[in-house]
Amino acid sequence: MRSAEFDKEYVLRQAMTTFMQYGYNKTSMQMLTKATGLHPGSIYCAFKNKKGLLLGAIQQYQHDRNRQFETLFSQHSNTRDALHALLEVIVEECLNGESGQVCLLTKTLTELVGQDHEVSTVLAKNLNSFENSLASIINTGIQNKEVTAHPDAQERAQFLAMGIYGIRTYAATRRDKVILEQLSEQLLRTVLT
Amino acid sequence: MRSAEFDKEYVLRQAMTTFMQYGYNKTSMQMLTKATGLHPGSIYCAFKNKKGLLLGAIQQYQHDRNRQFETLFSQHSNTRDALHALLEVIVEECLNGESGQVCLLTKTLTELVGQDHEVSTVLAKNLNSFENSLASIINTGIQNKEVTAHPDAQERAQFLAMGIYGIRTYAATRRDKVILEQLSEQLLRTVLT
DNA sequence: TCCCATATTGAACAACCATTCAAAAATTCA
DNA sequence: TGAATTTTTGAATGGTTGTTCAATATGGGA
Repeated sequence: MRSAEFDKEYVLRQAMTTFMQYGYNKTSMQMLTKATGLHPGSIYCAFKNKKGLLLGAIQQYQHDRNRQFETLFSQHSNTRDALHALLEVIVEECLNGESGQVCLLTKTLTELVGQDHEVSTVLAKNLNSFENSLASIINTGIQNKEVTAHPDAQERAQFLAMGIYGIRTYAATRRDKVILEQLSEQLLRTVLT
Repeated sequence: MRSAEFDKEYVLRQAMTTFMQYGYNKTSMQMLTKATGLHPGSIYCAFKNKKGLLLGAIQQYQHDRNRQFETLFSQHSNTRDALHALLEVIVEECLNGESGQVCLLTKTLTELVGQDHEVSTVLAKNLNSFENSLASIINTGIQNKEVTAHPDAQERAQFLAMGIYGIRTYAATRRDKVILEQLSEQLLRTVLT
């Protein structure tokens, strides 16, 4: 036997940012070999094909996101502060992230929905799981009497998720700090009312 | 001299739906010749290149949209009903439109932002003009005392635009009539409060 | 009616695409 | 140490890409 030499997390994160910047279809294998440092054969050996590498990158992205949220939420006791911090991070990403280099999930879903059913399904699942995380945070807020139980946590989480997707697209039309912060504050107000 | 034989609006609308369904990068010139019925040379003669055809399709899309909004708003006297009708159309599109065949502007912007500056700028301008139309409708609502003047029409329009972008992305993750209608109703409530 | 300018045609182009493959290198276990 | 197994290497593959071009057709102005 022989195990792979390369650092899988590094490779996936490099592929991740490349896919985010150029989108799936415009990212060529040549670009991926350059970004990852792997030769074509190695990529095909480890991930089967380009789509397999994308699926790996999505998994890594979700993993990194989950860890980010965990640490972020553990730093705030009440729901409002936690969600405020989350939105701050997202707005910050939209403002300072490389142009076009936003959320891999929403970007790739928008590109591939109705074109690749397998990838679309995976992305939808990941985004639903993100929404469930939001619902869980909101639910603790309900239990702590921070928020009323109607509308319930799930419904509030759906609106919050929608708002986050909207902020990302809005940022693509106008990279304006004042507006994005205004939007995120109004969104938070709506979700917690 | 000699004028073009083909129906320009027909050609642009055919290109439009093809770009919407497959995205810019995955739409090949071969697909475009098939969809429009034009030969490669004719396309390059009339639109310069693939990107020129996209720009033409975007212009046509915006034109069609504007007409749709005009007729839609002329049918409703108060702002609430007009915006409700608009959101109904959008949700309907998300539910019954061909998979992935959503708004050409947001879809193409998400794909090309940070990849093609010219196209991105055109798309951002068109979406800002859409937002201004929303602000104009809301402003008549303010003048009719339907809505308060604070927050102002522009700010409300920004939130509404963000919400519409968000609904479209959300629909890509879950095509659920009940949820989408719930989201759009809550969005409208927030914008008009 | 003739001529000029432009549109149409469709084959041909080089460049690039994702993928394959056989040879060489490296690791593990006996 | 040696054999078995897997990864790495990087050139080569066939197919597709956006675009060009010379030949042909067509319409408007004189």
